[in-house]
Amino acid sequence: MNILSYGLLGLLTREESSGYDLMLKIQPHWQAKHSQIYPLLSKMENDELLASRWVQQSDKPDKKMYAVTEKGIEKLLGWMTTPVTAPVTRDEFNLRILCVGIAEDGSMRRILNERKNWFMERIRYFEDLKSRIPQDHLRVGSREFGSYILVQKGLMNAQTGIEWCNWVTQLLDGQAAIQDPCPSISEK
Amino acid sequence: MNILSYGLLGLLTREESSGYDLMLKIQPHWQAKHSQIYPLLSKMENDELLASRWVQQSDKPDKKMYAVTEKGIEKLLGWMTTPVTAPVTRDEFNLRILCVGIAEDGSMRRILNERKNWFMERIRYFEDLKSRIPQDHLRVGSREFGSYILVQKGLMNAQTGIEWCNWVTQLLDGQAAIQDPCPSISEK
DNA sequence: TTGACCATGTAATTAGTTACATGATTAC
DNA sequence: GTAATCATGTAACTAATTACATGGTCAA
Repeated sequence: MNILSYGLLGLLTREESSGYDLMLKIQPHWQAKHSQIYPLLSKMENDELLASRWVQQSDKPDKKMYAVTEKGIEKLLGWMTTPVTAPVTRDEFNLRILCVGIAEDGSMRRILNERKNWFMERIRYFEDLKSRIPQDHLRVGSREFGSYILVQKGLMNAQTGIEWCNWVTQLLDGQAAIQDPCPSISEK
Repeated sequence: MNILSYGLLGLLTREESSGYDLMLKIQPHWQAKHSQIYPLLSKMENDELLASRWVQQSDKPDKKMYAVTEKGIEKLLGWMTTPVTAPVTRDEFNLRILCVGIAEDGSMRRILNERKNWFMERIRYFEDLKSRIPQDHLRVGSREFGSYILVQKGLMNAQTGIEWCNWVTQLLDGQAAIQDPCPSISEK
């Protein structure tokens, strides 16, 4: 049982879903390909944490719907009381920045712009996710409350990323002093 | 050649370092254990991207110092012109939040507090890193400029994380309306 | 004396990605 | 017709973690 397994288990307590559904639902919060998810679901079914049934569809391919078992819920509740592990971020961008000094002069600006665009794309992505959450689920304690606050987290992080990009650009342009703290820091 | 390899290569263009040194230097920007770094360095030396020599120390164990070769620099420059891949973050916290509804009432506040403390610890960590960068290296184009802006990035992200935790806490306390945008978003 | 730091490595395992494989429907 | 979406799986590989293994110095 790795972390992803618990995430899938958690999503399945909300509603019965296919592996494909789960892949789409977990994407915003944990990147995983279908090739990792399908075997994991099989394994969990084998361990009797999940139960499955095939559902025929007329227009689309048949799908295998999974649901959590009593044993699965117990497992999930057990996980909920364990300490949360620290996040792991791996960003090639950081390593690029670290050795940008050895490349030609424009490369810093190039990757900075690339990253800023990526953050803007992220904002569009999260805004879209947010718009898909039904209004009546935006209450504390409602089923989608978790999704809502996580989307907001994603938006805030992307916003901060853009602010950082702007700050570095200003430094490169000589429009800001190097010791100047970043906007977000100075506000606190 | 994975991303980490290029990061190590990049650090080595700054100065000759041991595997142990590299492990410490890369930590803030890319988490990797010594057990991954040592074999990678061996492999890169085998590919003639690096050269090594043993240095005896009286008080501490002997160390193997690595330096980039001409071939290594070429490899690094080639990498610098390739498109930067998107960052990957895996955070158990997100999956917890997603299924916090099925646990007892206090669990949301518990993990929220846990995470806020982690962010505060992060700020101390990055402030410490920042204080170790010599003042005369805080210029655009200086050797440590990349480290400096990355540390600032880490500080900004942690700050945003704390703001998000506070926002969610207010929601739980009923002190903020659910549709209220987060502080950082509203400013833009 | 116990734990942290220095220093290097290998072995075993898990987690995650890429590629292989198939096939229907729908929208441009 | 060509790409995207739906839908499920396996095989091969790479990346990363955990565990095994050793051993000296220094500080609380």
